[in-house]
Amino acid sequence: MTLSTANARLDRGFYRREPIRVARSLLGQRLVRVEDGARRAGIIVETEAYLGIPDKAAHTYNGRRTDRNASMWDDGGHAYVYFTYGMHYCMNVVAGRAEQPVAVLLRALEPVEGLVLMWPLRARARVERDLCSGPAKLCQAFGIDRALDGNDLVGGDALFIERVRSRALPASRIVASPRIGIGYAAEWVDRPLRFHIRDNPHVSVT
DNA sequence: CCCGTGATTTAT
DNA sequence: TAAATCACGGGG
Repeated sequence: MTLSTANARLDRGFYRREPIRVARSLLGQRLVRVEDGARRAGIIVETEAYLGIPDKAAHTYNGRRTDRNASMWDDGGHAYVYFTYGMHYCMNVVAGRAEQPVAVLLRALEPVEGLVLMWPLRARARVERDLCSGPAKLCQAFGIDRALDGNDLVGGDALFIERVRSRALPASRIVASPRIGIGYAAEWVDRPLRFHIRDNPHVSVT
């Protein structure tokens, strides 16, 4: 028997679009990590779009291409995981097509499965809200590091995104605002490229 | 407010 | 080769 599309993953076509559309459409979908046969999952509640070569806040600004950001040049639907501040990982979903280095940073999740596996990885967390309310927090909680950089979210088994809703949330439920932590990006600082679900308590900053 | 921490990037 | 930077988190 077929349970229709209940646990269907987002397909390649979902990711091969403009990063702003991908960023908005990811809100409400479910990020899943499978490790040793166990699932951890969270609903995506906050994202940021990075527009690539012209975007002064993007790691690929001006066509920069290095070992670190190589996966951002991959086809849509891959993971770009980078290391920063000497201790933190952050995860992006690559958008667009190969050689088009645009991506969406996952900034916050509402954890919904496998929380028992997250608590020990988030030693300072006291309430559920502390588990995944930031880009490096969610990587800690989900055990995401450079080993998952370049992972194919469409065909891979360790990290992928399940379709919860077939349409993007209505605009009235999405708040757009400037991106966080990119004060160096000149005229790009104020562009409203951060998106979050209105009134969701798991968002990183309000 | 400040700091940890180290890879990456930029300046000399 | 050296210095500055950093899509952050935690503590005061």
